[in-house]
Amino acid sequence: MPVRLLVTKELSKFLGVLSHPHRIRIVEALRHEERDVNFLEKTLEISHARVSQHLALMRSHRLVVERREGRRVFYRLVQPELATWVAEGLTFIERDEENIQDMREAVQQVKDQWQAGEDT
Amino acid sequence: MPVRLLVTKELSKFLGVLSHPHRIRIVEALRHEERDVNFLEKTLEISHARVSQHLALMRSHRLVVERREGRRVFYRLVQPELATWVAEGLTFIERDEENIQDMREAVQQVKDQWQAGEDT
DNA sequence: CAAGCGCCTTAAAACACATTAATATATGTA
DNA sequence: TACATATATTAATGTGTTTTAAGGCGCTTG
Repeated sequence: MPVRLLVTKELSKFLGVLSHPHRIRIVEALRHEERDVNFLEKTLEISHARVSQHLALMRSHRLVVERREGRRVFYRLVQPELATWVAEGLTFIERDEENIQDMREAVQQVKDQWQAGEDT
Repeated sequence: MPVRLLVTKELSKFLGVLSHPHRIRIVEALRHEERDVNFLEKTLEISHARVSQHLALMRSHRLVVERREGRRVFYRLVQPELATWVAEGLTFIERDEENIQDMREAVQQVKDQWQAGEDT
Protein backbone atom coordinates (compact mmCIF):
# COMPACT_ATOMS: atom_id res chain seq x y z
CA MET A 1 0.00 0.00 0.00
CA PRO A 2 1.92 3.02 -1.22
CA VAL A 3 -0.52 5.42 0.42
CA ARG A 4 0.94 5.03 3.86
CA LEU A 5 4.44 5.45 2.53
CA LEU A 6 3.44 8.64 0.78
CA VAL A 7 1.79 10.01 3.88
CA THR A 8 4.73 9.02 6.03
CA LYS A 9 7.05 10.84 3.71
CA GLU A 10 4.92 13.98 3.79
CA LEU A 11 4.78 13.80 7.54
CA SER A 12 8.53 13.54 7.77
CA LYS A 13 8.91 16.62 5.59
CA PHE A 14 6.42 18.49 7.72
CA LEU A 15 8.36 17.60 10.86
CA GLY A 16 11.51 18.64 9.07
CA VAL A 17 10.07 22.12 8.55
CA LEU A 18 9.46 22.41 12.26
CA SER A 19 12.81 21.02 13.29
CA HIS A 20 14.61 24.30 13.51
CA PRO A 21 14.73 26.59 16.53
CA HIS A 22 13.89 29.73 14.56
CA ARG A 23 10.93 28.14 12.86
CA ILE A 24 9.57 26.88 16.15
CA ARG A 25 9.86 30.37 17.52
CA ILE A 26 7.99 31.68 14.51
CA VAL A 27 5.16 29.27 15.25
CA GLU A 28 5.25 30.51 18.80
CA ALA A 29 5.18 34.16 17.76
CA LEU A 30 2.23 33.59 15.45
CA ARG A 31 0.21 31.46 17.82
CA HIS A 32 -2.29 34.18 18.63
CA GLU A 33 -1.98 36.86 16.01
CA GLU A 34 -0.43 37.68 12.69
CA ARG A 35 2.95 39.39 12.62
CA ASP A 36 5.00 41.12 9.99
CA VAL A 37 8.50 40.15 8.96
CA ASN A 38 9.97 43.08 10.79
CA PHE A 39 8.48 42.00 14.08
CA LEU A 40 9.85 38.50 13.65
CA GLU A 41 13.24 39.84 12.71
CA LYS A 42 13.41 41.78 15.96
CA THR A 43 11.97 39.01 18.09
CA LEU A 44 14.28 36.31 16.79
CA GLU A 45 17.23 38.67 16.45
CA ILE A 46 18.21 37.40 13.03
CA SER A 47 18.48 39.09 9.64
CA HIS A 48 15.29 39.62 7.69
CA ALA A 49 16.76 37.56 4.88
CA ARG A 50 16.79 34.56 7.17
CA VAL A 51 13.33 35.27 8.49
CA SER A 52 12.15 35.49 4.94
CA GLN A 53 13.77 32.21 4.02
CA HIS A 54 12.23 30.46 6.96
CA LEU A 55 8.85 31.89 6.08
CA ALA A 56 9.26 30.84 2.46
CA LEU A 57 9.81 27.28 3.57
CA MET A 58 6.89 27.36 5.95
CA ARG A 59 4.74 28.93 3.26
CA SER A 60 5.66 26.25 0.75
CA HIS A 61 4.43 23.66 3.20
CA ARG A 62 1.29 25.68 3.90
CA LEU A 63 2.04 26.20 7.56
CA VAL A 64 1.63 29.94 7.16
CA VAL A 65 -0.02 32.36 4.75
CA GLU A 66 0.85 35.95 3.97
CA ARG A 67 -1.16 39.14 3.68
CA ARG A 68 0.32 42.28 2.20
CA GLU A 69 -0.48 45.64 3.69
CA GLY A 70 1.36 48.44 2.02
CA ARG A 71 5.01 47.69 2.15
CA ARG A 72 4.66 45.23 4.94
CA VAL A 73 3.80 41.55 4.77
CA PHE A 74 1.97 39.89 7.61
CA TYR A 75 2.03 36.18 8.27
CA ARG A 76 -0.28 33.95 10.22
CA LEU A 77 -0.63 30.25 10.93
CA VAL A 78 -2.96 28.46 8.54
CA GLN A 79 -4.03 26.25 11.43
CA PRO A 80 -3.48 27.96 14.76
CA GLU A 81 -3.89 24.62 16.53
CA LEU A 82 -0.45 23.85 15.19
CA ALA A 83 1.00 25.92 18.03
CA THR A 84 -0.86 23.87 20.58
CA TRP A 85 0.26 20.64 19.02
CA VAL A 86 3.88 21.74 18.99
CA ALA A 87 3.66 22.77 22.63
CA GLU A 88 2.35 19.33 23.45
CA GLY A 89 5.43 17.90 21.83
CA LEU A 90 7.42 19.34 24.70
CA THR A 91 6.11 16.41 26.68
CA PHE A 92 8.52 14.15 24.91
CA ILE A 93 11.78 15.93 25.44
CA GLU A 94 13.77 14.62 28.29
CA ARG A 95 17.46 14.21 27.99
CA ASP A 96 20.87 14.11 29.67
CA GLU A 97 20.30 12.33 32.97
CA GLU A 98 22.46 15.03 34.42
CA ASN A 99 20.31 18.10 34.10
CA ILE A 100 17.09 16.25 33.59
CA GLN A 101 15.43 17.99 36.47
CA ASP A 102 16.33 21.47 35.26
CA MET A 103 15.12 20.52 31.85
CA ARG A 104 11.85 19.20 33.13
CA GLU A 105 11.17 22.41 34.98
CA ALA A 106 12.14 24.53 32.03
CA VAL A 107 9.89 22.53 29.76
CA GLN A 108 6.96 22.91 32.09
CA GLN A 109 7.59 26.60 32.36
CA VAL A 110 7.74 27.18 28.63
CA LYS A 111 4.75 24.95 28.08
CA ASP A 112 2.70 27.00 30.49
CA GLN A 113 3.78 30.21 28.83
CA TRP A 114 2.86 28.97 25.40
CA GLN A 115 -0.51 27.84 26.48
CA ALA A 116 -1.27 30.89 28.51
CA GLY A 117 -2.01 34.01 26.58
CA GLU A 118 1.13 36.00 27.23
CA ASP A 119 3.45 37.24 24.57
CA THR A 120 7.07 37.84 25.30
CA MET B 1 15.39 34.34 29.23
CA PRO B 2 17.69 31.62 27.94
CA VAL B 3 15.40 28.87 29.23
CA ARG B 4 12.96 29.17 26.37
CA LEU B 5 15.79 29.22 23.86
CA LEU B 6 17.22 26.07 25.37
CA VAL B 7 13.90 24.31 25.32
CA THR B 8 13.20 25.45 21.78
CA LYS B 9 16.50 24.04 20.68
CA GLU B 10 15.83 20.70 22.34
CA LEU B 11 12.43 20.59 20.77
CA SER B 12 13.86 21.23 17.34
CA LYS B 13 16.32 18.38 17.80
CA PHE B 14 13.53 16.10 18.91
CA LEU B 15 11.50 16.98 15.83
CA GLY B 16 14.61 16.40 13.76
CA VAL B 17 14.81 12.85 15.03
CA LEU B 18 11.26 12.24 13.91
CA SER B 19 11.66 13.91 10.54
CA HIS B 20 12.60 10.81 8.66
CA PRO B 21 10.22 8.36 6.99
CA HIS B 22 11.92 5.28 8.42
CA ARG B 23 11.94 6.63 11.92
CA ILE B 24 8.30 7.57 11.72
CA ARG B 25 7.56 4.06 10.62
CA ILE B 26 9.54 2.73 13.55
CA VAL B 27 7.39 4.80 15.90
CA GLU B 28 4.38 3.39 14.13
CA ALA B 29 5.64 -0.18 14.43
CA LEU B 30 6.32 0.24 18.14
CA ARG B 31 3.11 2.01 19.00
CA HIS B 32 1.53 -0.99 20.67
CA GLU B 33 4.27 -3.45 21.41
CA GLU B 34 7.98 -3.91 21.50
CA ARG B 35 9.75 -5.29 18.43
CA ASP B 36 13.21 -6.61 17.69
CA VAL B 37 15.56 -5.25 15.08
CA ASN B 38 14.90 -8.15 12.79
CA PHE B 39 11.18 -7.45 12.71
CA LEU B 40 11.79 -3.81 11.88
CA GLU B 41 14.25 -4.76 9.17
CA LYS B 42 11.60 -6.84 7.46
CA THR B 43 8.80 -4.37 7.96
CA LEU B 44 10.69 -1.37 6.64
CA GLU B 45 12.51 -3.38 4.00
CA ILE B 46 15.85 -1.80 4.70
CA SER B 47 19.16 -3.30 5.81
CA HIS B 48 19.56 -4.08 9.47
CA ALA B 49 22.54 -1.76 9.55
CA ARG B 50 20.26 1.14 8.79
CA VAL B 51 17.58 0.03 11.22
CA SER B 52 20.29 -0.13 13.80
CA GLN B 53 21.50 3.35 13.00
CA HIS B 54 18.02 4.79 13.22
CA LEU B 55 17.47 3.07 16.53
CA ALA B 56 20.77 4.35 17.85
CA LEU B 57 19.68 7.88 17.09
CA MET B 58 16.28 7.38 18.65
CA ARG B 59 17.89 5.76 21.65
CA SER B 60 20.26 8.65 22.14
CA HIS B 61 17.30 10.99 22.28
CA ARG B 62 15.45 8.67 24.63
CA LEU B 63 12.56 8.01 22.31
CA VAL B 64 13.07 4.28 22.62
CA VAL B 65 14.69 1.89 25.08
CA GLU B 66 16.07 -1.56 24.48
CA ARG B 67 15.66 -4.86 26.24
CA ARG B 68 17.98 -7.73 25.49
CA GLU B 69 16.65 -11.24 25.25
CA GLY B 70 19.24 -13.76 24.23
CA ARG B 71 20.75 -12.64 20.99
CA ARG B 72 17.87 -10.43 20.17
CA VAL B 73 17.26 -6.84 21.25
CA PHE B 74 13.74 -5.57 21.62
CA TYR B 75 12.85 -1.93 21.42
CA ARG B 76 9.87 -0.05 22.72
CA LEU B 77 8.74 3.56 22.94
CA VAL B 78 9.65 5.24 26.20
CA GLN B 79 6.39 7.13 26.01
CA PRO B 80 3.85 5.28 23.89
CA GLU B 81 1.72 8.42 23.64
CA LEU B 82 4.37 9.62 21.26
CA ALA B 83 2.72 7.56 18.55
CA THR B 84 -0.61 9.22 19.17
CA TRP B 85 0.91 12.63 19.12
CA VAL B 86 2.70 11.94 15.84
CA ALA B 87 -0.53 10.65 14.32
CA GLU B 88 -2.23 13.87 15.33
CA GLY B 89 0.45 15.73 13.43
CA LEU B 90 -1.07 14.32 10.27
CA THR B 91 -3.75 16.97 10.72
CA PHE B 92 -1.32 19.57 9.54
CA ILE B 93 -0.14 18.12 6.31
CA GLU B 94 -1.88 19.46 3.30
CA ARG B 95 0.06 20.28 0.17
CA ASP B 96 0.06 20.65 -3.60
CA GLU B 97 -3.31 22.17 -4.47
CA GLU B 98 -3.34 19.61 -7.24
CA ASN B 99 -3.72 16.37 -5.37
CA ILE B 100 -4.90 17.87 -2.15
CA GLN B 101 -8.03 15.78 -2.13
CA ASP B 102 -6.18 12.49 -2.61
CA MET B 103 -3.80 13.51 0.11
CA ARG B 104 -6.54 14.39 2.49
CA GLU B 105 -8.17 11.02 2.03
CA ALA B 106 -4.90 9.20 2.39
CA VAL B 107 -4.10 11.09 5.56
CA GLN B 108 -7.46 10.27 7.05
CA GLN B 109 -7.03 6.64 6.14
CA VAL B 110 -3.61 6.30 7.68
CA LYS B 111 -4.69 8.26 10.73
CA ASP B 112 -7.54 5.86 11.30
CA GLN B 113 -5.24 2.88 10.90
CA TRP B 114 -2.73 4.24 13.38
CA GLN B 115 -5.31 4.93 15.95
CA ALA B 116 -7.16 1.70 15.50
CA GLY B 117 -5.44 -1.36 16.82
CA GLU B 118 -4.40 -3.06 13.61
CA ASP B 119 -0.85 -3.81 12.71
CA THR B 120 0.16 -3.97 9.10
C1' DC C 1 34.15 -22.28 17.83
C1' DA C 2 30.75 -21.33 14.28
C1' DA C 3 26.54 -18.87 13.08
C1' DG C 4 23.36 -15.37 13.86
C1' DC C 5 22.37 -10.89 15.22
C1' DG C 6 23.16 -6.22 16.15
C1' DC C 7 26.55 -2.33 16.47
C1' DC C 8 30.18 0.89 15.06
C1' DT C 9 33.42 3.17 11.93
C1' DT C 10 34.42 5.24 7.76
C1' DA C 11 33.97 7.78 3.59
C1' DA C 12 31.19 9.68 -0.13
C1' DA C 13 26.96 11.90 -1.55
C1' DA C 14 23.12 14.73 -0.46
C1' DC C 15 21.10 18.21 1.98
C1' DA C 16 20.46 22.22 5.19
C1' DC C 17 22.27 26.52 6.99
C1' DA C 18 23.97 31.29 7.22
C1' DT C 19 25.79 35.17 4.91
C1' DT C 20 25.98 38.44 1.47
C1' DA C 21 24.45 40.57 -2.49
C1' DA C 22 20.98 41.46 -5.88
C1' DT C 23 16.14 42.15 -7.01
C1' DA C 24 11.34 43.38 -6.30
C1' DT C 25 7.55 46.30 -4.37
C1' DA C 26 5.48 50.10 -2.12
C1' DT C 27 5.81 54.76 -0.36
C1' DG C 28 7.36 59.40 0.04
C1' DT C 29 9.27 63.61 -2.03
C1' DA C 30 11.49 67.00 -5.04
C1' DT D 1 8.33 61.74 -13.39
C1' DA D 2 12.49 60.64 -11.24
C1' DC D 3 14.85 59.51 -7.22
C1' DA D 4 15.49 57.89 -2.63
C1' DT D 5 14.01 55.03 1.20
C1' DA D 6 11.79 51.17 3.67
C1' DT D 7 10.35 46.58 3.48
C1' DA D 8 10.62 41.97 1.99
C1' DT D 9 12.02 38.18 -1.27
C1' DT D 10 15.16 35.64 -3.97
C1' DA D 11 19.71 34.15 -5.66
C1' DA D 12 24.41 32.79 -5.05
C1' DT D 13 27.94 30.99 -2.36
C1' DG D 14 30.68 28.70 1.04
C1' DT D 15 30.37 25.76 5.06
C1' DG D 16 28.79 22.23 7.99
C1' DT D 17 25.75 18.42 9.04
C1' DT D 18 23.02 14.32 7.88
C1' DT D 19 22.26 10.37 5.33
C1' DT D 20 23.65 6.47 3.19
C1' DA D 21 26.30 2.32 2.02
C1' DA D 22 30.01 -0.84 3.02
C1' DG D 23 32.80 -3.41 5.79
C1' DG D 24 34.48 -5.17 9.96
C1' DC D 25 33.84 -6.01 15.07
C1' DG D 26 31.92 -8.16 19.13
C1' DC D 27 28.63 -10.50 21.82
C1' DT D 28 25.46 -14.41 22.52
C1' DT D 29 23.89 -18.91 21.92
C1' DG D 30 23.91 -23.50 20.23
